[in-house]
Amino acid sequence: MSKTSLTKNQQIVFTALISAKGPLTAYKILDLALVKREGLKAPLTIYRALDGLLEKGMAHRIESLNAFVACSSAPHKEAAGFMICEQCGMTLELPINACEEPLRQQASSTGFHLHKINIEMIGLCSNCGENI
Amino acid sequence: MSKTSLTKNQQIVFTALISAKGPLTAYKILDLALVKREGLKAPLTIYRALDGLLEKGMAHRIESLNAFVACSSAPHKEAAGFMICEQCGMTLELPINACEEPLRQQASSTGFHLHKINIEMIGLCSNCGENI
DNA sequence: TATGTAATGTTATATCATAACATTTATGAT
DNA sequence: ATCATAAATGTTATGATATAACATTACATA
Ligand SMILES: [Zn+2]
Ligand SMILES: [Zn+2]
Ligand SMILES: [Zn+2]
Ligand SMILES: [Zn+2]
Repeated sequence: MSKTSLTKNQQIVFTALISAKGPLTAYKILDLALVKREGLKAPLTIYRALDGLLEKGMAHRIESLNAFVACSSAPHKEAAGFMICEQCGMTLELPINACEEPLRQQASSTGFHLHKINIEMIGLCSNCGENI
Repeated sequence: MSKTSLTKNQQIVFTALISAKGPLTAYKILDLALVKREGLKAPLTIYRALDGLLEKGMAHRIESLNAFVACSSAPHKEAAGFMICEQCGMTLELPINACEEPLRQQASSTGFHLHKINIEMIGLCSNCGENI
């Protein structure tokens, strides 16, 4: 099976993610009518589909929210960063080129063998920030 | 109460953190003899102490591990990054000066009102990396 | 068809975090 | 010292996130 061919459950969960306004937890996904309708009813089913999507680079996990988003430019191998609005949940995936190289430098200079970089920027989006 | 004066429970939990080899979850802290001995026995007690330590800048939460570490240079207001060994748990806090400014730029250029930056680098420390 | 592998289903349980409310302790004004 | 107040802590219950263990089904291919 190719890197971007999704299994049935992966397709269902991926559709849920791209339809969402922001990151979804596994249990939120499980609660969606769209997902229930397809017969998915156990958390593990969702987590397995999510794991597959993460492996294929089709989704990302937002660690600070214990939630998941569809990748906005899948599949990519460069590290991505996320701006997350703590009020409305709006989440934007961004390339972090300017940031990635210094971090890789810091890692390699200490002999650290880097696998993955998580960058999460928490704050208020331009809409929500206007009301403060 | 000054920013760096710790309450009784905060002192106990902070001592646990600085004695640890790597990040500890709240429940790991609760299990430590050092902590049990002091009579702390509910998760909430630990979480409250941790919240106090986070506010005072004496500890950090590692989002990808749901765990906590003592700050290595508290208190500081600049963002910090973490290198986390996925094998032995060794965690190193680093300044991320080279990285912070471009991220702030990206945020402000889109009108995002930035509160907090999480940077976590996952991989193998130099010790663990030798055995691969 | 026979056989092995990947995907999915099912049930139970482990792990992480907070709500609600009671009690105790520290602080500061009188 | 006494009292009023706020901060910290204790206690019990529950909510939210994640995985273990094992059974079954779908699918590829020899
Ligand atoms: Zn992506
Ligand atoms: Zn917003
Ligand atoms: Zn720090
Ligand atoms: Zn290591």
